[in-house]
Amino acid sequence: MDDPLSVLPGYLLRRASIATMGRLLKHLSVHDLRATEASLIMLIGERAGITQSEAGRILGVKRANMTPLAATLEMRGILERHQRHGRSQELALTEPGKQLLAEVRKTISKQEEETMARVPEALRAHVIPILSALWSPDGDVD
Amino acid sequence: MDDPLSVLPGYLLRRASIATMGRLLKHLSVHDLRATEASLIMLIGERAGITQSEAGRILGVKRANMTPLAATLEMRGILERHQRHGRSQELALTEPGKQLLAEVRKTISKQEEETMARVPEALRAHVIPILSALWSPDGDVD
DNA sequence: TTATTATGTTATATTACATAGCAACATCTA
DNA sequence: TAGATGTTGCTATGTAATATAACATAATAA
Repeated sequence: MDDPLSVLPGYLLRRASIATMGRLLKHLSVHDLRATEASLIMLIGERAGITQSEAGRILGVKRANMTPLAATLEMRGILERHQRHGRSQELALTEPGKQLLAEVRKTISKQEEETMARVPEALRAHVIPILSALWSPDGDVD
Repeated sequence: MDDPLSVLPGYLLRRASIATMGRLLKHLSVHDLRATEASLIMLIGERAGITQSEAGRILGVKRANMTPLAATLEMRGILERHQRHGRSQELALTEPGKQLLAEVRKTISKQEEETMARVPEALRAHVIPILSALWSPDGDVD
């Protein structure tokens, strides 16, 4: 059917992202996680004790949307919230949460491999630099 | 704040796409268009007389969602729908629609330039090939 | 003719994301 | 000490893109 718009980098970027996300979601559904949830779990795994709003700032999720996101994962016993400073909620993975993280990490790396495998070998080294360049945040998140 | 997930191509791809789309939407808002609407207008511009569902197939928009999309643009006097075969709706731009398309094309190419400008010159030639490779549709749209 | 297929439509649900307003708490400053 | 200011978290609500299901209509194949 050959898409006449597929010479436009912005259009291609969107289609590539949608396609890749779709594949990722299929993999994550095994753990009953959505992309945002998985990214939060991964982030806490690297930054135990991070604040809820700080996590939102890094992941590009608004404060208002962090509340139900964290609440769901807490209710599922994946993470715990502890008061820290003022109203700040310190986030940490529970033991089951840590086990889940290990599984999620496996799933993600499998997915990342599949993603990179689509790119001709000669171009693979440029994927990260190009995508990083395209994502240069220019506005505030909140 | 330095994001520990930004070594993952899938994650980067998503963030890059969101950032780029955000910039695009700001540009398109001048024409009071959303991304999907702009892409449909561009597509019809290249393929006058294309069928509604065929357009949906190319753009990755489901039949059910093409209906309100095309209806809105028709109501705004941008496109016309004519019966063709069975229930097939042939899509074509009206005169004002064609004028709008010319404006949209300008906006889009300005946007594409800005997007490419973010990428170091040495890597620019690889943008399209990499994004095309990452977007290899593997499932049906409808 | 009957069965199948393609198209368009409606209604409805889900997901991600956004805004606005409020409450709680810390800190700064007069 | 008291008030102003800023940050954080929560609730309610709105919007946009996407998804499914069910149906009507028309063409085509068996």
